[in-house]
Amino acid sequence: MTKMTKIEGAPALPLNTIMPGDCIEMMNALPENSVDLIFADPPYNLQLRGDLHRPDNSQVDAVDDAWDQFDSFAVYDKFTREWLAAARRLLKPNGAIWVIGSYHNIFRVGAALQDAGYWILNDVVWRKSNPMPNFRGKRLTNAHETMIWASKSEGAKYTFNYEALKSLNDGVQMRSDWVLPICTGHERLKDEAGDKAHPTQKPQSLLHRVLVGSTNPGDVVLDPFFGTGTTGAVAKMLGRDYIGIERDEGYRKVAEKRLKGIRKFDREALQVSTSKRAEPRVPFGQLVERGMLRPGEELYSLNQRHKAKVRADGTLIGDDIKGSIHQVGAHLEGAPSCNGWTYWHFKKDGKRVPIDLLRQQIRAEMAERPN
Amino acid sequence: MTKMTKIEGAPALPLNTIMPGDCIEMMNALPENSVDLIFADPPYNLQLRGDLHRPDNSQVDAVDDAWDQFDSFAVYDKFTREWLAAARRLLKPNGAIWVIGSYHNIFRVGAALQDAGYWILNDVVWRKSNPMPNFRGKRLTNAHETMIWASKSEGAKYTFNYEALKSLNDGVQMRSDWVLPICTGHERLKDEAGDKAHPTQKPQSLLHRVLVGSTNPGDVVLDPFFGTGTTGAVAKMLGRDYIGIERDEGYRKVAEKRLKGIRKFDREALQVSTSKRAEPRVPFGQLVERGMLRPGEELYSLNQRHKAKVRADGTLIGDDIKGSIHQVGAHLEGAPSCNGWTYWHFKKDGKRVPIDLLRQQIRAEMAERPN
DNA sequence: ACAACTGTTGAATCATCTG
DNA sequence: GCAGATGATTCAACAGTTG
Repeated sequence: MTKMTKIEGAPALPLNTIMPGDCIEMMNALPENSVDLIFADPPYNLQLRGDLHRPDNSQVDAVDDAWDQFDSFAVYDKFTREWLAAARRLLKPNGAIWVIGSYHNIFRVGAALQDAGYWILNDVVWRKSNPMPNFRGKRLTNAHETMIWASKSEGAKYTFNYEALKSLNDGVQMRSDWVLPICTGHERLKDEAGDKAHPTQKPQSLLHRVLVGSTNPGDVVLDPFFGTGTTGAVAKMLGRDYIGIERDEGYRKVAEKRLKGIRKFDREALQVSTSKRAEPRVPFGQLVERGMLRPGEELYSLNQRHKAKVRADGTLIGDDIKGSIHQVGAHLEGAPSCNGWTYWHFKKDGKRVPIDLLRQQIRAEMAERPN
Repeated sequence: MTKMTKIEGAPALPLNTIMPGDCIEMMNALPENSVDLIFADPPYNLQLRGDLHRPDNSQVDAVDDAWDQFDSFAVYDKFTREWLAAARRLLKPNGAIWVIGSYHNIFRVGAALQDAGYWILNDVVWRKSNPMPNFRGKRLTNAHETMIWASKSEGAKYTFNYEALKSLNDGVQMRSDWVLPICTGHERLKDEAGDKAHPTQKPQSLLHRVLVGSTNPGDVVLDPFFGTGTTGAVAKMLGRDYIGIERDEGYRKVAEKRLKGIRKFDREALQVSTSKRAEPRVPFGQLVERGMLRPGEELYSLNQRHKAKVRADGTLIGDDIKGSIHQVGAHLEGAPSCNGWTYWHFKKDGKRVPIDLLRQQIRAEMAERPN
């Protein structure tokens, strides 16, 4: 599978191999204007402080590897600007780059991209269907990561397979937010001890969408932070050539073994997780946020024996009880449970109408403009 | 509704008004450490040179595109750093800021926030349920905007109403991606000609979630790019005080008219679910003093594997350990910590009941007869 | 075979009060 | 300011076992 391409007077490109070593040095050793796409998953510079425990007292396995440690923003910025410059030199004039990150680093990466002359095409949000919760209740669940897609320069003719992505998305235009699960289960590579081989392995579904959307078969895809080789694996499946750069020998070994087992157009492997569309859940709070019900407005029970007031956070308050629409309904009826959506009614033009009508309105809107 | 608060020796705060003029000058005229929350929707695009202060840069005569672009980023960065510095000066030590933007500006804003000493708490994706499609099929549908939520500095005790947001989301903790429709229909303000009064009016639902989640009633909320006043409108409804700054007279007029028509929700509706952390502390010893538990009585662990005896001083004694309910629980489980209130159970009518029930009884009494 | 249940885990900047 | 004590807090997916 390894092959070399010859560009006039330039050193050859080590296709479908993993280069050992520092990504900046390695990139600078490759010929300029030779790569179609770069996918980069650089260190996030997480800056974690102490240990974190789940409510059941188990400890969260932190990303505390040495490769993610930087002394300051200035050091991180310098590193970022250097690898981005080396990457840009490598790109063909119509080439493009994807970089993934979190709020810890993505703003610095994005600004550095712009400063380096890249032209941002989209930022894409990977919305994780199964993120790790916020165990201490101190912030919002960090449920997404951000990818930046940029061409080498303004006005470049980048590759964009509009129809292919539209097909992947059930016939409607692909949006800038992608809902995909994190990498778990059998896809997650393990070491000999049975522990995860890499702390931040990305799901193949993510790379599948990136490569289908922004490369063509035969294109050269480079990943300067190759890790355990998800980019290479998906590139190989899709009939693209890859070049990996990875300085950690352990990761390289896992990746090499993985890539040997990958076959082009393996139909089973190409199955991307398409989430089945269940009836979307609509939190009651959304009716309040959207102004369909006002805080302070009164709701009436099905049997008209009880009433309760809506609060700003989407809970109800009755005579001696406060809680969700379901909890308050159940309490007032002395029942073990209650479907608040059909139990509670609001006044509309003098008539009592179940609040479920409002939920149906929201769902109808969602169905009109799916995704 | 307009009121002024007096802070010792400092100029007063013009609450619930819209200040005309440049936001940096106006912010610098207000007293430092006086504002609880800032919500900012700064100009997104970089073609605002007329509006922005050009830096004194003599060498920038070249009509080179890359240079020109860099110059334009530099101008935007300078503007960003200036207003962020003015905003940070205004914030109380435990205050926080929200900034919204798109890929055109948000990376520069985010990096500037970090450089200025703000501490990012979350980036939040506003996922638009009804975005404008990409008509030319050249990129992904730009279907989201990004908000950054940051405290004034690392370690600050920012406001976060975890339980209220959880309620808004039907009892599941709120994530960093919010699905909300864009501002259309009756909510969208029109001018005399019937055209939209402001090009980027934000939906009230977005501000509702921001303000419920990160402010308390009576807090001061400042919006330095007030526009047609969505921040003020939602703040007023929710019983928060607002200060708007807007340089455009047309927008100010629309906002002033809008704000007159807004009414505050009643007090009951404004109460939101609170966490246990907000409840008064009850020492375990009080249960013994009050006779709810007798010295010598046996308590049983959650998993029924352990038991311990209550002592007269409100400590427990187990087989080989004595100490507080938490210490003994943690020791017996080999855990780093333990919440004794939910861990330990006592026998009541033959059933095992958590001792937290007794604490709840005491708290209920305290709420009835507060002193 | 299948349902029910248990246990584990994931790029995380995850306390606060008292003495 | 610091040390020590108190005590608040989780969602979805998957694997493996039990019934």
